[in-house]
Parts: sequence; structure tokens; C-alpha cells
Amino acid sequence: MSRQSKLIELVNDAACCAPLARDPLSAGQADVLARRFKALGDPVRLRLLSMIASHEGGEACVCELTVGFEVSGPTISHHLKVLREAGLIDGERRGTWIYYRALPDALTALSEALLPAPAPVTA
Amino acid sequence: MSRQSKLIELVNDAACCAPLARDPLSAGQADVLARRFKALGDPVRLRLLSMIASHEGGEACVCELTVGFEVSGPTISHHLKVLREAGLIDGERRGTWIYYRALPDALTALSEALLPAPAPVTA
DNA sequence: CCTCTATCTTGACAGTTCTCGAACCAGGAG
DNA sequence: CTCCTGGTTCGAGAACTGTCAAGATAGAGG
Repeated sequence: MSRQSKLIELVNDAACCAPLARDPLSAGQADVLARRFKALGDPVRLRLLSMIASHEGGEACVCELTVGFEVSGPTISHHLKVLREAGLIDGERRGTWIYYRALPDALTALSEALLPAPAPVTA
Repeated sequence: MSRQSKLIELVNDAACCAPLARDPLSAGQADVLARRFKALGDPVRLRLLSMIASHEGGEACVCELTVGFEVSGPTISHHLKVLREAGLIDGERRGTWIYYRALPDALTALSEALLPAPAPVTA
């Protein structure tokens, strides 16, 4: 297994469903969450992710992402790689073009981490 | 009005309720969202925010935050300032100590931005 | 007033990140 | 095989960030 795959798996394992406002995060939990939030902490990446997630069929080809952007091709590619390594998107080559799609589970997990403390089950 | 207050107001205005996966973000929207996500993109800040948000009464004094942390006082202070300027927390001096509390609306707005595309009202 | 504690600000340094141009790989079409 | 287009990787420079030590500031208590 590649180093990158292991990282993604680690993130997927640990970052799930930890509501920020219920209990103080452990250093480990904070680490994996921060890695993903950092990936979202750039305007270009945020727009790329948004373009991919909101695109028809839930996926977009790189050729569609590069148009309407003020940064160069290599830069787009770099940001896509960051999003990929954070486990937020996934890419696949089909013929000439490469298509990226958002991974909804990852976004949902982050979303839930930010939610206010839920009513405890043991209330 | 201070420069910082203006920034916070700007962020609050524009970042509210833009579901990432419904429409492509504009450059401006991406900018304000990214500013907040970047603030969350550091493990120390994430743990600080979590400690504050999960603390009894929804607020915590700096003296409670510094214990159990491996970084120095000035560093804590720096991170608190970043969170404050991102509009995620707010601080208030009461006598000797300074108390910080999380701003739930900001967290909720970020959480909603990450949600999957909602079922369109005009379905 | 002075002193002590709690917290913030400043200044500096190391490490990281963003960006680009150039070079490189993968597929499709002659 | 050779060319062309789409996309990535490499290498480098500028800008930003995290961290600490040292100094500054705010309030409590004499």
C-alpha cells in the first residue's frame, strides 16, 4: 500500500464523527482534522472542490477546472493533489481526460465535527 | 470601528449558508470561507477551539488553556488571536483573567457550507 | 507609589506553502 | 513511429506561518 493511501486511511479512521464542541480533542484527533481543514484553507482549493462537487454527475474533468481560473495549470494540479491527499476528492483517468469527484463522506465528517454539541444520548 | 471588527463583519456577512456542493463558489465567497478554514487548519488551534467550545459554560480562561499544552504562552496567545480574527471566538477580560468563548453561529455556518447539496426547493 | 501575576505584542528564525516555467509521462490521431 | 494535447512532476523563488525569547501592558494587592 502506498504511503498516500495509508495516510488517507488513517484520516478516514480517526476523523469520523468527533463533535468539536462536546469533548476536548486529543492531539491525535486534532492532527487528522487539522490536516483536512488546512486543505480547505485556500481559496483556490475551495473553489476547485466546489466546482467538482457541484458539477453535474458529481465529477468534473481537469480541463473544465482550468478554464475560468487565474492560476496556471501546474498550480491547479498541485491543489488537486493536496485535496486528493487530504482524502477530500478522488481522481480517475478515462481515456484522454482525468475526472475528479468529491468524496461526500469526508465532507460530511468535517461538517459534523463543527456542529454544536449534540444533546447527549445519556441525558 | 476597529479594523478587526470590520474583518469579522465582512466574514459574517458573506460566508453564511453557501453550500459548497450546490453551486461553484465565487472568488469572494471562497476567500472568506478559506480564511476561516485556514484558521481551523492547525492542530493547536483546533484543540484550543475544542477546549473552549466544550468547556463548562461555553467559555474558558486562558489560564485553563495553557495547562496541558506543549507550546509556550505567547504561542497560545498567537493562536487565540488567529481564531479571534477569523470570527470563531471572542474574548473578554474580567478582572485578572481573560475569558474566551466560541461563536456557535460561525461554526454552524462552516458546517453548513460542507453539507452535501440539499434537495432543491424547486425539485 | 511599587510589585506581582496574567496576558499580549514585538522581533526574529526555521519551516512550510503558493506559484510559476520547464521538463516529463500517457493516450489518441496521423 | 511521430506529433499533439492533457495533465503531472520537478526545481526554484517569494510569501506566509508557527514558534519562542524578551519586553510591554493591564489589573490586583499592598
